[in-house]
Amino acid sequence: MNIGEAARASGVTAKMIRYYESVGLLAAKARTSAGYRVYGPQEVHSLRFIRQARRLGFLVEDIRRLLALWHDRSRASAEVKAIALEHVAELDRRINELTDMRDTLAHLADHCHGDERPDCPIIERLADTDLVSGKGCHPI
Amino acid sequence: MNIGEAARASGVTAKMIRYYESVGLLAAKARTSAGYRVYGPQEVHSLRFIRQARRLGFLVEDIRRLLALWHDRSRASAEVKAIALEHVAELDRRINELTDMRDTLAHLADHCHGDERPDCPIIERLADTDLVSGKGCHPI
DNA sequence: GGCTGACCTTCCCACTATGGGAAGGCGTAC
DNA sequence: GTACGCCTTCCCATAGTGGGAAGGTCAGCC
Repeated sequence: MNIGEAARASGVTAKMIRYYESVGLLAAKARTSAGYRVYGPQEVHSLRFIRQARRLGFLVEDIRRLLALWHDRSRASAEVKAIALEHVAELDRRINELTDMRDTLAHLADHCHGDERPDCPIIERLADTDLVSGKGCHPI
Repeated sequence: MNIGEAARASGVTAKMIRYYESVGLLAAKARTSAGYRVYGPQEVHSLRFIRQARRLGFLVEDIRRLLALWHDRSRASAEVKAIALEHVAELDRRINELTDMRDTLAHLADHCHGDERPDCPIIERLADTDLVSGKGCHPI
C-alpha cells in the first residue's frame, strides 16, 4: 500500500502522513526501491488512531504518549486517564476563555442599535481607556 | 514618547507594536533623527483599542475594519454590530467544537477505571476502526 | 520503444500572533 | 569616556495544515 492508498484508507491526507512521520509519530513500514513509502494495515490502524485523537483535540505531543500506551499491553489505564483529564482541563480553560469573550461581545451587541446612527456601545467599549481588564464583566 | 513608554502606557509589548505597524494597523506619528519611533496620546489610545479588541478575540483583520469605523465619525452602528455578531458566531462555532471534544473525552474518562489494569475505554475508542466520525456521540 | 496521466519524492512557502535573540546604533548619567 | 539601558532591523520558532514546484516512477495503451 502506498501513501495515497493509506491516506484514503485512514482519512488522513498524504501530506499529514508525511508530517506525522517527520515529527516521529509514525514511520512507514518500508520503502520501495524507488523510494515510495510502503504501509500495511497496522500503519493504517495507527493513522486512524491519530486521526481520532486529533479530532478530540489532542496535541501531537499527547498523541505520541497515547500511541506508546496503546502499544504497551501492560499499560496502566490510570496513565491514559491522566492524559485525558489533563486535556479535558485544557479544553475547559479554552472554552471558558472563549465563552467570556462571546458573552461580553454578545452583551455589547445586544445594546447596540445597529442602525444608521454612529452611537455604538461596542466601539465605545473598545475605546474605553479606563478599562482595567475586568475579565468576564461587561458594564455598558 | 518612544516605543517602550508607549508599550507601558498601552499594555501592548514593543514587539507587538512593531508588528501591528508592519501589518498596517497603526503607524508611529513620526521618527526621531535617530530612527526611534515617536508616539503621542492618540497612538496610545489606538493601541489600547487594539488590545481590547484582541482580548475579545477579534482577528487583526477585523480590528483593521473596527479601527476604520472608530475613526469614521459618521459610521453606522449597524456595521460595527455586523462585525461583532459575525465574531460571536465564530466564537460559538469554536466553543461548540471544543465542547463536543470535552464532553466526549470527559465521558470516556468517566468510564475508565484509572487504575493499574490495562483496560481503558479511552484507548479503545481511539483505536476503534469502525468509527464513522459521529461528532458529539460517545458510545462506550 | 514511447507517450500520457496519475502518482510519488523532497523542498520551500504561507498562514496567526507572539516571543526570543543577535548585532549594532543611541542617549544619558556618572 | 564608559557603562547601561533602550532603540533599530533581521532572523528564527511556535502547531498543524495546505499549496505548489521540480523531478522521478509506474501502469496502461499504441
